Formats: sequence, C-alpha cells, structure tokens
Amino acid sequence: MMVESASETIRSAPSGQNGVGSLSAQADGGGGAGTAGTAPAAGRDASGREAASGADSNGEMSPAELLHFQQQQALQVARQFLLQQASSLNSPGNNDSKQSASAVQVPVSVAMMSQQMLTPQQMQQILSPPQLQALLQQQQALMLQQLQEYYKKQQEQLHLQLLSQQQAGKQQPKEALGNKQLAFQQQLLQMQQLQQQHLLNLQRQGLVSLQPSQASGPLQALPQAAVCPTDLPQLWKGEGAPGQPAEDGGRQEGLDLASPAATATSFASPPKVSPPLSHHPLPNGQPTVLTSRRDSSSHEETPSSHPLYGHGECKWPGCETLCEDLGQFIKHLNTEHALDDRSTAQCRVQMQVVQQLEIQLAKESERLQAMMAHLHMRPSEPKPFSQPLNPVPGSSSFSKVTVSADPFPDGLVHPPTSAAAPVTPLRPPGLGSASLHGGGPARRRSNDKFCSPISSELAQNHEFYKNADVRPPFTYASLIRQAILETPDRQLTLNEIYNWFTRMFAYFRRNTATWKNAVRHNLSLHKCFVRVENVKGAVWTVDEREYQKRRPPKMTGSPTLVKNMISGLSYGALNASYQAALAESSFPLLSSPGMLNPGSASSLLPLSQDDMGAPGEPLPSNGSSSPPRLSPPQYSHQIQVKEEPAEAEEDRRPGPPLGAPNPSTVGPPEDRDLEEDLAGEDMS
DNA sequence: GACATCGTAAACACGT
DNA sequence: CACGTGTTTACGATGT
Repeated sequence: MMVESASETIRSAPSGQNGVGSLSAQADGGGGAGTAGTAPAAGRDASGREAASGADSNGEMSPAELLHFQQQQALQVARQFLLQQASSLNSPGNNDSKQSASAVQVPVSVAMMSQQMLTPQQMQQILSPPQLQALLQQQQALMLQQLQEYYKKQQEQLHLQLLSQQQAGKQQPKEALGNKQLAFQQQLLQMQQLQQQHLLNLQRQGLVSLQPSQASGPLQALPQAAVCPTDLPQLWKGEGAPGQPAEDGGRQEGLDLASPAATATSFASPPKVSPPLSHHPLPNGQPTVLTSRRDSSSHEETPSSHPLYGHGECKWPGCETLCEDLGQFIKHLNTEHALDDRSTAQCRVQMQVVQQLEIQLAKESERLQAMMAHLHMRPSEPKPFSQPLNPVPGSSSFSKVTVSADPFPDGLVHPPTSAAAPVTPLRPPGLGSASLHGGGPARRRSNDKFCSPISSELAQNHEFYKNADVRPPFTYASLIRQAILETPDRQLTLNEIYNWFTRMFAYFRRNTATWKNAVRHNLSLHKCFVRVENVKGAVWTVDEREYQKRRPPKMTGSPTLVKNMISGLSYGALNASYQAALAESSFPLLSSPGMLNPGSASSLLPLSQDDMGAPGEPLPSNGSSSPPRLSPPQYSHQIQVKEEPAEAEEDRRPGPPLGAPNPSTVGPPEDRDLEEDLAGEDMS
C-alpha cells in the first residue's frame, strides 16, 4: 500500500510536474512559439518582398514609402536574425547544419518578443552588444542593398521607358512627351538624391567606409567566406559594367553631389538606430568591422586620414591607385570614385561582401558558442537524456572511478536543447560561466554557503532550473531546507521533498536513484533536519538554528566567496528582492561577514532573529500568514520534537516545545557541542 | 598536509 | 519479497 502510494507519488512527480508540466510546457510552447514565430516572420518577410517586387514592377512606390518599407523589412530581417541567434545559441553542438533557424528551441521570452514588434531597446536587451552591432550592420547593409537594387531597377526601367518613348514620341505630341520625360527625370533625380543621402548616411555611420580594406585583408583570413577572395576583383570589374549603360543626361544630373537634398529628413530614421551602439564599450560590436578594417597601421593615428586611403594608395575596392598624399587622394576619390553607377555598383558588391562576412562571423560566433558551451558545460554528448542513466549498483569502486573521470557522470548529459541554453540566452543564475559547472558534483556548495540567497536566487531563476538541465548550484541541504521552508507548514514528507526537487529542477528529473539517496542521506546526516512523527507518517522540518550553525565556519575567511556570491547574484538574480533581503535579513553572514564564529552566532540568535535570518528569504519570513498556531517564529523548533536524543534540547532552549514528546528538555546552552559529541558517540 | 564540507555509493534495518 | 524510508559508513573531491 505504502509502496504503491509512494511510487505513485513519485511517478506522479513527473506528472506532478504538471504544475511544472505547465511550466515546462510553457517552455516547450515557447520553443514552439519560437519556431512558429519564425514562420510568421518569414512570411512577413516574404510578403514584404512581394510587395517590394510589386513596387518594382509598378514603379509607383514613392521613395519615402520605399524607405519606410525597407526599414520595416530590415526590421523583419533583424527579427529573424534574432531568432536565429537565439535558436542557434540554444542548440549546442548539434546543429552544425547551420540551419539552426529551423526548429530549435527558443527561449520563451525571446520567442514571444520576437513575435511582436521588437523595439530597438528590446532588442538591445536581448542581444549582447556585439550581436546588436552585427545585427544593425546587417540591417543597414540590407537596407542599402535593397535600396540600391530598387534604384537600379528603377533606373533601368526609366531608361527603357525613356528610350521607347523617344522612339514613340516621334509620333506623339511634343508636349506630352516633354512632360513625361520631365516626370521621369524628376523621379530619377529624386531617387538618386535619396540614394546619395542614404550612402552618406551609411558612410557617416562608418558602414560604407569600412569597405575598402575588407576586400583585400580580412576576407582572406576567413576560410569559408562565401565570397572567394579571388572572386572579388572580378566582382568589382564585373559589377562596374552594369552601371555603364545609363549614360544620359538624367544621370548626369543625378550625379550632382551638390544637391543638399531636402529629403535628408526622411533619413532620420536609420541613424536613430545607431545611438544604442554608442554606449556599448564592448570591443566586439562595431569593431568586428572597424578593427578588422584597420590593421592599426598608419591611418589610425592620424585623424586627418581617410578610411579609403592607406599606405599611400587608394583603398577603393579594385583601385589601388597610388596617391602621394591625402589631398591627392581626395582629388582622386572625387574624380574616379564619384557617385555614379559604377561606384554604386561597387558599393553594392562591397555590401554583399560585408554581408557575407557578417554571415561568416555569425557562423563563426555560433561555432564559438558551441565550443564554449561544450567546454564549459562539460561534454554535451548527444545522449538521449530521457533515459535516466542508472548507476549500476554493484560496481561501486568502478563507478567511482568513472565519477572522477567524468565530472558529471549522472544525468548531466544534455539534451541538445538545454545544454547551450544556459550559456547565453537564459542567464544561468548565479554562476558565472566559469563557475557554472566548475567541476564535479561537489562544487555547488561554494554557492550554497551563502546559502540563504538561495531563495531569492531560486525565485529569480527557478524558471531556468525548471527547464534547463543544469545542476543547481546549491547543496542538497540548502535545497531541502528551501523545499521545506517554502511550504506553509514548513514540513514535508520525504516524498514531498522528492517532488519538490523534481518540480523545481529539471536536473533532478532523472537519475533519481542518486540524488534521492543523497537527499535521504542529508536528511539523516544533518542535525538541522528534524524528523517529526506525524499522524499520517513522518515529516521533515528544518531547525534553522542548526542550519545556521553549520555554515559559519566556511564562510568566515573568504571574502572571495562573498564576492562571488554577490557577483553571481548580480548576474541575473540581484534584484530588489535580494537587496531587500540582504538589507533586512538578520543574516549575520551576509550583512556582516565578520561576525560568524559559530559560537557567538548561535548564541546570538534568539529564535526570532534566527527565524528571520533563516528565511533570509522573503516568503516565509513574513510569518504573517503561515503561523496557524504558536508563536510564528518557532516552528522549526517546536516541531522538531523528533526523537529522544539530546539533540532536541538545545534548539528549543529559547522556547520550549509543545507539550509533545519532549524528552530531555534540559540542554545546556552549549549543547551544540554535546550534540555533536553525542552524535559521534552514537556512531561508535 | 590537515581539516571540514559535500556528494555519492552502499549496506543495513525497519515498516508496509 | 519488493519497495520506501532512515540511518550509517566509507570514500573521493574540493576548498580553506
């Protein structure tokens, strides 16, 4: 019977994770939403392109509209890019196939957000500065490219129409023809002004300017660049040609650089995207281009230099004309590389090059992420994590060997999804990347010491732990305590504790044998866990004083620990709640690391305080609700009535337990020692 | 290197 | 007998 019920509950644990289930389902749903989100985005994009082509064919879209559209489209692309980034980051090594955009799981938040309109600020929050940079540049590049394509088509079309009309115009009334030609020419002019403005804008943002050396330098360094370096010259030469046909007056006018273009205002939007970049000191973003562009050679230092001029020669792609000085170069630039079709075409090619490089960069970044994930997170073997690997009982020594060999012998294998997830998208809670899986199983304790933040940390990241197959950085003891304290009654049966573990941590959903054993072991071993016989069985409670007692020793000397803790928390978890907790909590450790010698600590802690400190966490401390009976603070103690041994006595010294089974009440204040002694004696 | 803490494995007892 | 629950011991890893 018991057995059945027990196993039932355990089995229901997974299903009992229904509660969790809903959450993990959320996550899954998130993934689904992510993929689903991709589709719509693509759809929009596609439709956008259709619209574009429609505009092309009709030639009826005004430049302003076009711009707006282009920006929208760029945003879509950005969104897609975001999704890809997220998904690729999410999926560790598995997806070499770059098609990560497909069905990988996307963090819920990202997926959800990306489904709606993302403001630059939002994107900024989601993406790291480098990513933002790349994204923005890609966006700009795309806009420019599309603009230019559009311009080109328009021009060609206009020329065609012009030609045909000139021929046909012989028979037509001169006025009509003149009007139409005028209209065409005006349109053309307008377009070219737009184009010019756009180019200037981009140049101002440093996007265009970086082109020159890109073609020759960095590109070759990239092995798999889609554009083969050797192709570039041909590209340049070849691209120059198409521009040539347009040689008539219309273009001449368009080339006029002098036109200050009142249209400038319409371009206000693109630049506004850039501001966010400025305050990112990160070396990665802009630099990906800028730094690579300049080999820190001559022109870096001289502010008077020109990005297209270096080493005494023109860096315009495919040019390499030697120029004595900057002035000569400027002259050369204005004459040879004026804003004409050829230059535009070359610019376009450069855009493509940049795009390719960016894609390449993205791929390489992805690879890097995967590598880091692999190295940091321990081997992410493609094992199906569904199967709990059961430690074969019987080969104890053997298993131990394996343990030492493999940092995480147990279930740590990650499903392709979760492994990388922690790396970036979802903040692996209190752990810096380094400390993440520091090493074997035991390492978590480092975090544990600061222990109580566990609650806030958990509160902050419980979503993460729920879904990510990451071992929580807390000791079993602290976890158990947390589980117990989270309940209104502050008591749990063993089974409920199990359930809590599985509910709260994906990691504990498998490999049950080991951690359950560990839980039992901890419950029995630590004095801070008190077993209370209940009508319906036995429940476990926490003796906060005991719990507090055992910590001090460790923490004492290591400010680094505190620092780590804080930094770790600050990562994602440091928030108001934590700070508040820190502030109000009587937690001696946190508030003043100095006063921790066990003796004083324990003595200093009257129950009330103790209680406060214990729940260094928000929830229970507010005792307002929970305490049905007795003085709020006391639970743990009173309940702890537990068994006969001397243990009981000391804790309740502050407040006598209930009338219940309290045997040897009288415990000298320092029983603590006695207890331990007793424990030792008992053992022997 | 000693010590403390922690995690893991395992043996054992007991109750259902 | 099987299983869950508890207790205890042992060992290895890690940090101080």
